[in-house]
Amino acid sequence: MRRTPSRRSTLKDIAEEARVSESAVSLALNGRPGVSPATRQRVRAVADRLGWQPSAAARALNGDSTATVGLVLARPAHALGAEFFFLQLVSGIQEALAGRSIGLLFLVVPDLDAECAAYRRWWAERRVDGVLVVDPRDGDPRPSLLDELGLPAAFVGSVPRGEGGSAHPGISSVWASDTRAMAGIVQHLHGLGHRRIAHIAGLPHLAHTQQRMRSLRDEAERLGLDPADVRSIPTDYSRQQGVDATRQVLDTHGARPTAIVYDTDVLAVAGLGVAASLGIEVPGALTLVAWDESVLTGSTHPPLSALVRDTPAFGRHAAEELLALIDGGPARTVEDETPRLVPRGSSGPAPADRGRAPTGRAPTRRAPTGRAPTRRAPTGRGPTPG
Amino acid sequence: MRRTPSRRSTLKDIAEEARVSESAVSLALNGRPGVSPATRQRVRAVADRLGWQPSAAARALNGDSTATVGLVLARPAHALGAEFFFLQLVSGIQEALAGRSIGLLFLVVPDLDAECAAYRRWWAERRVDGVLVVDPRDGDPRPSLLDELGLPAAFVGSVPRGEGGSAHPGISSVWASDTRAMAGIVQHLHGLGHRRIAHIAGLPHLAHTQQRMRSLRDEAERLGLDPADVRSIPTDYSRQQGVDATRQVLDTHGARPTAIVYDTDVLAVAGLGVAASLGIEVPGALTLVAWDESVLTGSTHPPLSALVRDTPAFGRHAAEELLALIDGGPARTVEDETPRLVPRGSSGPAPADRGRAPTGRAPTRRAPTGRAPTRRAPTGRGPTPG
DNA sequence: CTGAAAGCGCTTACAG
DNA sequence: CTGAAAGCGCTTACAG
Repeated sequence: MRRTPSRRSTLKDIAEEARVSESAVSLALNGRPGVSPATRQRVRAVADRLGWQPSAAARALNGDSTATVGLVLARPAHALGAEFFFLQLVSGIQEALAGRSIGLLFLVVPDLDAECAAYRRWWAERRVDGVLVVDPRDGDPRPSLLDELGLPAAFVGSVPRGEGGSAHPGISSVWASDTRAMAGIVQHLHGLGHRRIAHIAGLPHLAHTQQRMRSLRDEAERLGLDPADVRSIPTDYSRQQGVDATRQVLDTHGARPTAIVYDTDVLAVAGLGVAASLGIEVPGALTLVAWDESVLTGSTHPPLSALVRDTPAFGRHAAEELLALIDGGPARTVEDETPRLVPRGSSGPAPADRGRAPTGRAPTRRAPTGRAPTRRAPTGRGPTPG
Repeated sequence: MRRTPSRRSTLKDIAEEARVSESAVSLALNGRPGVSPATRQRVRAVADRLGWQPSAAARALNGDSTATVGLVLARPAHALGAEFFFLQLVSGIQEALAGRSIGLLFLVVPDLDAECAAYRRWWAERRVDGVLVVDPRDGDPRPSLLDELGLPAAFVGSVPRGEGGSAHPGISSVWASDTRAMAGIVQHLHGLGHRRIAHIAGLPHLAHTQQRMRSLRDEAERLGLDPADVRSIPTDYSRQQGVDATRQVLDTHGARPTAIVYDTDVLAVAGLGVAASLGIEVPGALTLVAWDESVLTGSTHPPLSALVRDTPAFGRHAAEELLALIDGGPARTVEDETPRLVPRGSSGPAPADRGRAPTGRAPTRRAPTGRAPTRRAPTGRGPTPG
């Protein structure tokens, strides 16, 4: 059943046509010394005419590069929060790879174990020259594994330290400061008069989730906010948990937060839906901020104030670091731009504080708000469906 | 600078350990006849102990499979409309590939020419066993190219016919009926009393865009609608063009449509924003339908009525057809489920028709509506920013 | 049932 | 500057 494909030409074909040895052809085509300019030119011409391209397999078998880098996305079916971010990242990675005709071997697996197994397999099969690693996490087993395999790797995000804070010599990373980004948000909100801030966070074991939670606490403390008025609630990035967590912080018996920071666009949009269904005006009664701007954050009413960064560039930089490492360069840790908060429509001054006394702890009675919390949105529809 | 990686074991290592020849090891490990059960078992045990995996390069060099399939996404920077669809598709493709340890070589390029160049290069470099092709288009050069190269291919969507309607013997396809899906929408809207329907479509050269436009016309004619009351407006899938096209159809001097069908979630959300900014109630005064349900269509207020299908399954089926073709099976054309309309909140009965006489053409004066078209949304904010 | 040999398409020392 | 040879890790006829 198999069709006979057009015949591919090989070094041998070129050697015969150009009437030189195969090795001369190899040297000529690879721009290495050992052939006369005249021969080189003649060989090049023949190769072009035959449409020759080096066999990736043959090259790889010689221990040369496979001209392929790998990227594994461990993505449980329910955690779809990072799609926009991810496709933009890949798009940037491709920009860096395209110039050197390097392919991206892409794999989606359900969990971290499968991801590690994939690295082992790719290494044993000699399928990739190196890998790009996303979602650094607490106690991350991947840096040690990749070092052990000798597989060059570039982390998108800081490389988690091993035991004893040991660095990993064969691993580069490109990172952006979640700490400073969160501190910037807190300062901005504080400047607008907000004193009670909630943070609907992502998966708790991811390094950047922890950095954001810690930064929120630290910055709030530095600004003199009451620790009880600042809280992070982790989620699995699903819309449903975004809804639940938002409801939880808004439905509190103590003083309600006047601002909520969301770790993704999906969570923030879910939160906006909850606010609408509770009749809480945004930004009049509640300020919302989303971590990554996207088509989602720009499509709501009001559009969501969001952290902006050049995600394709982030991916491009990571890929460039990986290629440099594969080429034999030293492992590097490079800081990328810190995401900056761009106010759109969902953030504003804190509402007059009727929920608590000017000093001391908040009263435990329910905080009255401008609109009754149980009032439904104008359409009479319920909250965002999960 | 290069680190010394852990040593990979080879057939030779196994042969020495098991004290048999390399060829015996090869036969044993590949489950082929020619070795005794005892030898086979011993060889297997040694291979497992050494953590042996076949070298992808060596296998490929033998003319065997590369255990890789390719997927190229020609994606101009401004056409980001299909992201959710695409990641779901890839996720489904991976499900089919994972079971057989086949990798997905993934490439993002700016345009069709670059895509074709990529196929040629992959073929010449013997990098993939076959390719998955998305976005069939009018006058598509890819079927002929892939046939010429003898590169097995599976289209996601119908394969466009060549000149003279010739089929392509080496190409499979998995398709869903855009024609019937659109007809279903039109019937649904007609049943709700809608008589003026607009269609904000995607890129006009894509085959499915044309099928949807044609189906809209045909079904409207079949139902006796006035052709002048039914129109499709192509876009580049960008939010901005979604806004512009929506404004254009709503701001008409003739009778305004009472229902708009959008080819993607992004376009539909943009359209909902325009309606809000014009003070047009959805679904009271205007019904909106989006082609593919997503986290976007579920996050708006009201949530958007949308076409639902199992996109991961669609991708999985396409990948399965490709693998069957690579294995030497016949090319097949398989129809997948037709997307079905699931009403959420953005669709409802057509408003009482005050815009035109019961018979004959619509008057050319501006159609009065329940709310003045220039009235702003309650927040006083403008339309969705572009 | 098993081993020795040739070959896939390339690269790389090593002689001339 | 150029050719003949060996080898990368595997598979596949072909003899024994």
